[in-house]
Amino acid sequence: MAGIIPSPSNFIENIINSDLENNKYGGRVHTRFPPEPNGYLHIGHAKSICLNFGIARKYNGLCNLRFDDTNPSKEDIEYVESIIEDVKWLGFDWEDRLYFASDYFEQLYDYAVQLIQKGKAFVCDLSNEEMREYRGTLTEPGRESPYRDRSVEENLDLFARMRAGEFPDGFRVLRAKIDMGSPNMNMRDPALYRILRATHHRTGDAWCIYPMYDYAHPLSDYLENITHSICTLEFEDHRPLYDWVLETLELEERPLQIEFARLNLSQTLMSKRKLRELVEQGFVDGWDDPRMPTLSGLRRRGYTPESIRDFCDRIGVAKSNSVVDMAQLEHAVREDLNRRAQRFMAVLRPLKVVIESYPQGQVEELDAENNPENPQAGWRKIPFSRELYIEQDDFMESPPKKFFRLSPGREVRLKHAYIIKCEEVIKDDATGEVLELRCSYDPQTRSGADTSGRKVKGTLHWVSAAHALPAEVRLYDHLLKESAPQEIEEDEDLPGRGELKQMLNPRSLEKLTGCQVEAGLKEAVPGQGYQFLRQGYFCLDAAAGDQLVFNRTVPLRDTWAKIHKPGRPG
RNA sequence: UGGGGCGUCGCCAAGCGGUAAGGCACGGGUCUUUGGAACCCGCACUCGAAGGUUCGAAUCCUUCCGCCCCAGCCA
Repeated sequence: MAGIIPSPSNFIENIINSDLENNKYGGRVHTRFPPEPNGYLHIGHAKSICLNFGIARKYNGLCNLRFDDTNPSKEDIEYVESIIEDVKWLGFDWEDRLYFASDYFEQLYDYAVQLIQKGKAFVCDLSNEEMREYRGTLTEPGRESPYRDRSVEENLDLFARMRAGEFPDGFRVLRAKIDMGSPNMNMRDPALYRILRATHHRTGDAWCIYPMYDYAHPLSDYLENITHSICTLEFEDHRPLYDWVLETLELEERPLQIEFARLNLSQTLMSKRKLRELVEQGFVDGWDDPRMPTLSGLRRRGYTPESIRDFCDRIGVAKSNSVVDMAQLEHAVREDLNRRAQRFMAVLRPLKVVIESYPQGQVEELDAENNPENPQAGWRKIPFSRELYIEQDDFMESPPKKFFRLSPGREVRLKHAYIIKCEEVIKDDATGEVLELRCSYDPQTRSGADTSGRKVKGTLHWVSAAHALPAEVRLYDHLLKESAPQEIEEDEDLPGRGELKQMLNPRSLEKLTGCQVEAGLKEAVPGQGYQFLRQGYFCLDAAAGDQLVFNRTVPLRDTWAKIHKPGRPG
């Protein structure tokens, strides 16, 4: 038996450990991630990807990427491509094991013939509606199809003619012969093959009959020598059928299906259907809108693969339905980006500051640390001059208690620069709006060369007016309002247009256009995370072309905002 | 009211008969030229409820309660 048995950390690994101890698969561990190419991958899929590939890695096994492409009417090559890109981006490698269920159509057909020969499958002429009636209900058993006792020869002939295209779509199906009285609806002679004329993205028009998931999946797993076939909870009822297919065909070393609870995240949606609705109704810009929980959306938002993997590790794997707090995901990116993101200064809502005691026309190059968490990141030069911009929020004319920032007569440190004092406030006479601040600076207080020994409570970020670059910054917030009932997530009943709309957070996107950012950001590249000092992590929007547009990945934790909640006095 | 699952801190989640891990969130503190980060402290006498078995139960048994899934020729 190969390898060490790692300490168990979830019920799936417990099962694998026990299989390993019993030498059940000769010490092999082989999993697969089996997406249907009918939509874009989201963070919920990431949980499954990390689980399957993670187990393979941990146990020195293998994990395949297999497309479950048995329904050509819903699937498309576009999705295949995006899924491949996303799994790669997440950091996983299936080597040469990229498979498609459609690769097995011929073998699947042969197995179906065997089932018929064993008297375990039959061609049924019941219509869709009739089949539903015959199926019975949750509390009443079903009735056997009048076609159930056709001879093997007749079934063989009919099935061959189904394949040959002799019958119209939906005219007949191949059914398993199991038990119409089973309390498990899935065992009431389920359909194995249906007639469907749709051009398949891989097999074209070679087939007009397509296998059902319940039939194709166990056999695909078997053909790939999968040992542990991990899927979500709703398939628990299907396991007896999964086993029936393999047992009835007398296949040995059968894979074991294990079910876990899919991921739900607070303040967002996870169903492909609802996400599609958001895209199609124009509530978001597309599948990769940075507010979407899709992997492409998270990528554009600035989430790193490392942070998503870490998140998936932290949330664990179990069988109880649960809703993970979005704060958990946000924590994971912050932790990753804090270590790696280069710091820059960027003023989102500029307020002009003139340092009156600073010489006209003088420009000083100051030293700024690129990342205090990583000395290797080095230092850079930033220009300081007489006219600067600071954040509007960093000045208050009548400050509340514990406001450590600038206000008339008060002093603050400008990060990497000097301590300044607010001498005068220039306002618009008509509106009272603060237009500009007149300040003085203390030359003795230059960062790294402070001989004044003075201490101030606040440190502000700033940017030199003449040197800064204009930019657009997009601030994102949760897709759904705090109050949104996440529970109705998977409800198949289409909520009225208004209902979905009501759940949306109207402030999920705020575009700031007059921002002034540090000149070094001109070199920003897509896919790289940056910290804008005191504000959060941002990344260049790759879709914005030549414009300098930054997406906020996640804000920094903000204790001031917490104690100064709106609606609370000072 | 048939079948299959699940119920451990506000949110995740370990625990597998020997006396409740960890993370997030939250609260307090230290430090700080990011109100960031880091660090320290606090945060379930109790495991859906009630009985029972046992020297001993979140873990075993019984009953009850709550929630999720299943009646596609979707996956």
